Amino acid sequence: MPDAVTPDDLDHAPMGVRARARTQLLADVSRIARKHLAESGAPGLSVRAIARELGLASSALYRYYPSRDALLTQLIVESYNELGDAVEIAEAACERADVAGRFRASAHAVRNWARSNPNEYSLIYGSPVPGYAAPQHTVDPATRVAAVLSSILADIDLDSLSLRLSRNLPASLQDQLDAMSGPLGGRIDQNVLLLGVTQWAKLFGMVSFELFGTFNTVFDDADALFAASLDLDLTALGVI
Amino acid sequence: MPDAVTPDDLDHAPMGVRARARTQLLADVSRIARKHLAESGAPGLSVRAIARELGLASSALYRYYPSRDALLTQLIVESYNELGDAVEIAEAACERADVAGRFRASAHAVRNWARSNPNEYSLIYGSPVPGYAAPQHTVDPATRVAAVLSSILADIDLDSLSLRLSRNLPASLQDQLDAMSGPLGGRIDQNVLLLGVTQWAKLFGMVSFELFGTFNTVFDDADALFAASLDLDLTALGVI
DNA sequence: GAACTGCAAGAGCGGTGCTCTCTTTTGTGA
DNA sequence: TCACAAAAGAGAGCACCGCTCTTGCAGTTC
Repeated sequence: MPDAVTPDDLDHAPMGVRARARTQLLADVSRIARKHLAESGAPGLSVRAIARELGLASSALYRYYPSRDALLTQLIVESYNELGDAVEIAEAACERADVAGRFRASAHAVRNWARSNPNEYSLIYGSPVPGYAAPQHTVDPATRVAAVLSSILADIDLDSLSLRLSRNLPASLQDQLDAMSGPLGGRIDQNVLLLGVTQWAKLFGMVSFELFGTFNTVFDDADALFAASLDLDLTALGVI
Repeated sequence: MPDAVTPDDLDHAPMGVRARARTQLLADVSRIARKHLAESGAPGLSVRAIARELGLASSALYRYYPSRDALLTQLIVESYNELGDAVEIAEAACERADVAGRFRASAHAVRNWARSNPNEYSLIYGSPVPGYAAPQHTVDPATRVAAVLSSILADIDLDSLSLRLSRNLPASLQDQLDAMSGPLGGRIDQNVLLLGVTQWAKLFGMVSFELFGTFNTVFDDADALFAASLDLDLTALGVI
């Protein structure tokens, strides 16, 4: 069964037998690890089981990955990137002027990806593994969804908001919002960004409640609830 | 070191030596398990480690708990109940007429409990354990927070809402909302309940983002953000 | 061709959940 | 009072885990 690394990829670079074998094995490990993650979840991911499936001694895998955590890190990065891809593609398919459509498409992309990849979603948005500290290079992939949402918020005027705080924001919060808005595609009004951040948390709260079972027996089919939640968000933003 | 089960408790019932010892040991196991959970998280909870701390053979503990999962179940129930207690107490301390205050108190109780007991929070609101199915008797404790929030929503009039959907809700969603509203302290208007449910998910989304690290480096101090989020909720509900 | 490096295997360490058997302790009914 | 049953603890053992270390072989490079 062919997979991620095609013969084509392997032929291109002028690699020796050894380098080619290494590339192939890394790809195989990654593929099998993803399969196990999808089937058994992160706690069930076992270096020994992967080695077994590859017909290798478990110790051999430590030539490729320094630890199980390193394997987990790779899966985390891949998951963030898959979700990021899904959201970016869904949002990019919308008319630029259709702010509500872009928002809906992004949110549904998150939910759909999470429902299709529950264990991957759990890995990146569920309980943190107690001893595990996410390496620096997981940060960028992790921000992709927030970046898409921010780019949508950037197209919303303060005037359109139908939900806004009457009082001024505390200075500390203003600073945090400004620091956040800078890097993420241009300045965004603080009130818009505040509303957007809380809606961002709400989006993942809704998905987590649905996936982790909190909605069980109450909202067994969360489609309508999710859609209504988005409508509320868009109403608050004043774009529908 | 005395603990959960006091001598008083043990003296009351007319129990033989054996029954008293059993009660005491169950209490000890529970206490040590909670300690390990708080220190190492759910994945670090080990039957053998508990037995070691008690000076028992690990096999002996299986006279008291059929499996590690059963131990975990007890911790889950206790965690739900602790959180339920915290929220109920905080809410009960407010003036009945002060709907906004009751909402804020409940939400802050959730967040404060979660920050004080991150591993317990992760256990009940984080990734579900792949093979684990929550027994029936975990359901009631799990609904206590939602029950408190519902009791607050029940005191809010449809007229006061400043955020409402323009279109009618789909029939399927109306049915689900009605089914939910019935058992939870009296009928609640569907629009109020819908808004409340999404705010419920948002509350836990905010707390999870803060605790699980998604807000890291962006909102290192989430106090102001959380307060502002609640203000937005209360504004939408029209109670401030 | 020699030297060096990368790689695989196997044994082993300490840990896990859980089961089974054996022995001791305790409670109880005749 | 004493025998018997129930309960409890200990220990060995099974299959698994992450990870390390040593040994030997196979490519790579000079």
